Amino acid sequence: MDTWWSEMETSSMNDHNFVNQSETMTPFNELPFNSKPFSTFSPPPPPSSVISNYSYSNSMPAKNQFENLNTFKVVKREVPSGTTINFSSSVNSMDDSDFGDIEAMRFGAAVTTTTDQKKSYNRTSVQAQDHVLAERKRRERLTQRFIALSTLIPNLKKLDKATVLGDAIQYIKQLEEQVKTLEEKNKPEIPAAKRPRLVSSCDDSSSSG
Amino acid sequence: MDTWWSEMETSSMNDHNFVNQSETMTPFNELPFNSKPFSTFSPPPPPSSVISNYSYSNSMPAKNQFENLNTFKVVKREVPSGTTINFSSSVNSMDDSDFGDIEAMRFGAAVTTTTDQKKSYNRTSVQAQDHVLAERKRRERLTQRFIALSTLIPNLKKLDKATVLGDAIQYIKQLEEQVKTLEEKNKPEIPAAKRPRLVSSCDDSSSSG
DNA sequence: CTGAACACGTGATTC
DNA sequence: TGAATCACGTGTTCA
Repeated sequence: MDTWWSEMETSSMNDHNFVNQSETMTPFNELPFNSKPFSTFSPPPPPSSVISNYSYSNSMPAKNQFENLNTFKVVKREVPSGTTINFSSSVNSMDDSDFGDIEAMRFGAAVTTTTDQKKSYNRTSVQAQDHVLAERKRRERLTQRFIALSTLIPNLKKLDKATVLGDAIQYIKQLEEQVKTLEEKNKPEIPAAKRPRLVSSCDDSSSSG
Repeated sequence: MDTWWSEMETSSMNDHNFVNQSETMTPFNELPFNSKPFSTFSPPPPPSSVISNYSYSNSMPAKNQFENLNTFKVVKREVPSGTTINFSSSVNSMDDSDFGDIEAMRFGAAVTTTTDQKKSYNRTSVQAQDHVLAERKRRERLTQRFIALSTLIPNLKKLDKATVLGDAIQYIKQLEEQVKTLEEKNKPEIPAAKRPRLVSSCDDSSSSG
């Protein structure tokens, strides 16, 4: 039982089959995720049927608590009814004129933020959408690791990412010290010159009176 | 020597004094951060002297490797020479008309993304800037924790955040197993219910020998 | 209302 | 080249 996410790693971006890999993890019901932030556990977000072809498995049953704290923001404005914009975007940075850009992008046009001379690279529609998708997947993987890490830490108070990280650091240090102490206690026969030296908390001070 | 970031935690958002707290950490020269991503270590970014009053300690000496992989993006377009916009923004979502909004925001006006009916809350300039600042600080704290965590993990190959997280998980599991094995080997007589709990550093176990 | 935290889309960079 | 990663600013929610 090692690297529980290996199956996710091995399966590349074929499908969204990484959704049901949470079975190998500890059930989230026993997670201590109910204190502060990312624990909202709102019902699966109806992704705004206006556009909503998010390429995101439309019936995703809220994989974990992290999933929808701030559910993904789909453009909610009045599209010309049949536009079927295949492109997600944040609510801002979208003007009515931008839709022209996006529609142009869908045909392979390059996007240059409506102007020129400020950027030195272009990106087509498919590339942009793939970029969004890849980034979303990366974000998700990261969040998953955060959850898995938080399950290992005892006495976890807050569920911040920073706290999870910090407590993991402390826990690792504590475990290392514990291992060191136990190993020293386990082998008292080695004459302290072969010892790998590290910390000398309580190993000697009782030799040869 | 515990929780090396405590001094950062205690010092609230008074100043940007959290910059020079990296002394308490292990020197980054010995960090294994030189393989893939966030290790660029580009020279301290000249933040585009056009605007550049980023409220960010203008002479920041590149605190760590994470700091400037993608150095913060300041608006680089031709401002009307004397605008001194006190507001950072991503390169996109900024049109020439948006500058009017920002200038209005500096006087306490509300920003509604140039239009209406799509957002239900407003935000003044100070609030927006404070939001940006707070988020940046949070991001920085998180990155710092990532660095600190990565220093604890042995044989760390990639320096991804996901890899750091995943290897931390594996390492914690390994350490826990190690502790368990050592404890069993050490004292097979105590039925594991008398064990006090976590670390039992070295207080006794040598008396009446 | 304010501060803290999260997810999101996006530009940039690296290999 | 294309895929992966990162930091950034932003919208949003909650205590």
